[in-house]
Amino acid sequence: MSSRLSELFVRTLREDPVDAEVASHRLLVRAGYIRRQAAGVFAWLPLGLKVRRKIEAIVREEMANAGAQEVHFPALQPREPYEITGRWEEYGDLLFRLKDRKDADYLLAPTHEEVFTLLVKDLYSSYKDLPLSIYQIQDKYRDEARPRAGLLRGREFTMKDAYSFDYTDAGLDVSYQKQRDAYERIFTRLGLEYVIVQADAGAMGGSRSEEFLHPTPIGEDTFVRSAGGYAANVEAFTTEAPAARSYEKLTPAEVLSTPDTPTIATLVAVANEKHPRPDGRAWTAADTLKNIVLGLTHLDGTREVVVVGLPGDREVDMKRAEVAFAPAVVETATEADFLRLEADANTPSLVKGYIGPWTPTGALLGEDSATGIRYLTDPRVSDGSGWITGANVHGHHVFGLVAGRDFSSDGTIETAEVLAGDPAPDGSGPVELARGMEIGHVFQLGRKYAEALGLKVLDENGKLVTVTMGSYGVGITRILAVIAEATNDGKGLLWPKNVAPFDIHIVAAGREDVVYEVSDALYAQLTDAGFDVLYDDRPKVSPGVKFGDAELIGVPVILIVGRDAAEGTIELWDRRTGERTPMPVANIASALR
RNA sequence: CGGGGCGUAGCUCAGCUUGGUAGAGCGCUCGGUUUGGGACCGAGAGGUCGCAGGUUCGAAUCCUGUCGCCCCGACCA
Repeated sequence: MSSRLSELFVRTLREDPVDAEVASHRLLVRAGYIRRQAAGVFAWLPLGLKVRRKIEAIVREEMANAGAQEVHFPALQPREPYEITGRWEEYGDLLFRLKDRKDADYLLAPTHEEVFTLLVKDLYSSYKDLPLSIYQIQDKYRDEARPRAGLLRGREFTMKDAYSFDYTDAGLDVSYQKQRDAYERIFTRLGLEYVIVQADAGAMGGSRSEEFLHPTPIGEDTFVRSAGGYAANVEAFTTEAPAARSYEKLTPAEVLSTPDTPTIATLVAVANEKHPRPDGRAWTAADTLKNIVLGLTHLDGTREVVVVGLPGDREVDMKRAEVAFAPAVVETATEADFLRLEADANTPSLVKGYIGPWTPTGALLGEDSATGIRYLTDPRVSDGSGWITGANVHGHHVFGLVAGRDFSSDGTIETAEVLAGDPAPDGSGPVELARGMEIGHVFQLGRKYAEALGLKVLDENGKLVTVTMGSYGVGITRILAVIAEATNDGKGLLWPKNVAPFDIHIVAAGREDVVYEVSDALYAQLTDAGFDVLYDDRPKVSPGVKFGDAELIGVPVILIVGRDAAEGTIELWDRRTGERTPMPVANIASALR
């Protein structure tokens, strides 16, 4: 719908809104696309809505291509379905809960797996009805602890969520692949750079999960990628264990005095000074085995203290630890944990700063050791590897302690941080670390929800089988912000053609009647030709203001009708390149096609 | 949820230290002059100074509480 700027419901701001930090937020507010209602909640003005609709249209087309049918669920949902799957509790403070007049519990849905599953259960009961893929474009509500960056993390956001239903694992693979392909087409059409990373699926009980990340410095996720094509979330990154080595030529372990070395840095310095390596190479942090005490809270509420051993040049990455120990909640051991250990007469107290798995009289860490404390090690602590580690005596470390010979662990675990240069597990070379914003997520849910909610169908043999599901999300409003983030320049927004709020922005620059006569005619002509035109017809606004607004609003094609209008010449202004080309007004419509 | 910062006109901000009739620029309205990079002159409209208590003759200003917002971190799409 072509519009005259003098009538369009919009007001551009000359200055940046003070509460907007990132470019997309700043510019969308300044250019009059959105207005803030509350933290993480936005109203949409005509310009913003038009862009949104265009993104939605592309998503709808590709959903149709993937064979998914559109449905629509209310955002307002009763408690029961979410109670059955445990998410009424699980979601905690993230859930917007409310009560009706009869005091019954409701929520504003943060996601719709439950009700989609129930609807299919309601209608279908035969394998012949499957596979089925259905989706909606609906607002989601999550009471985020910290909404931020405008549309990028709101408490109300619009999401396309699709769900697939199959009765075989192979069928799920096919449905999953169709959605995955659709996502690739969507992001390609939107001109959004993306990488597909393996995501951790374990905690949710699913089997396969990939995230579409748009690389950007303001991204919230850290991911790793190799030149050879490997990409993964840091949580999903796995470390290859070095091959086991023979102990035969290794010297026996030796306890040495290392006064005042409670940290890895001090230890390395003292080791090099007092106990240099016989081969002349200097000790490094990677030669040390750091033992970190963690406190786990298990699902049943019990508290467990565990120790993880990892090379001293790496920190524990708590996100990775969280995944590795899921579903237990992980934190570094608290003062209370240490006090409890000290109070227990059966556990020799651990010497903070000098903790290690070994003592001359036997193992100190491990389920079968004197303490019984579970001891898990990094994959790099492979059989035959030698370490400097705590001797459980203040001011002393043991040198040349060999895994497999002198100590063993209760298993390996991935808690160490991933560093740039680490080898990709698929052998495709060293990885680099990058920041990304999640713009899509495809997920094989498996039978978790179908089981919980009793979605079964009869198979070919007349046997009841539980349906297997996938869920596939794309954040519509987030994508809009990510596009704005990726395409703006210092002067304003700069939309790709297929999502720009208008096809053409006409600027009437000048006060002579002829300027407006030519502009009016052009506006009518282009609209008739099927273009969606924004016409800056404001009579008393100076050209400078109009140019500035045109740049701010970001329609890619701008036509300036000005000083040469009387001669039938206008200018074609390419918003992206800034280039202005004089053109005869007569055949402009065909030139733009 | 931890740390930091901020709430005064539609927007960006000053005033608060040292209590005394609420200000500027932009935007908006009217009149006039301007019109190729955010023009000018004149006249206007617009604010319970986030909210609630308190201190005081008197509070935007001091005190207490509370709500909201932004940023960093933790967490999450």
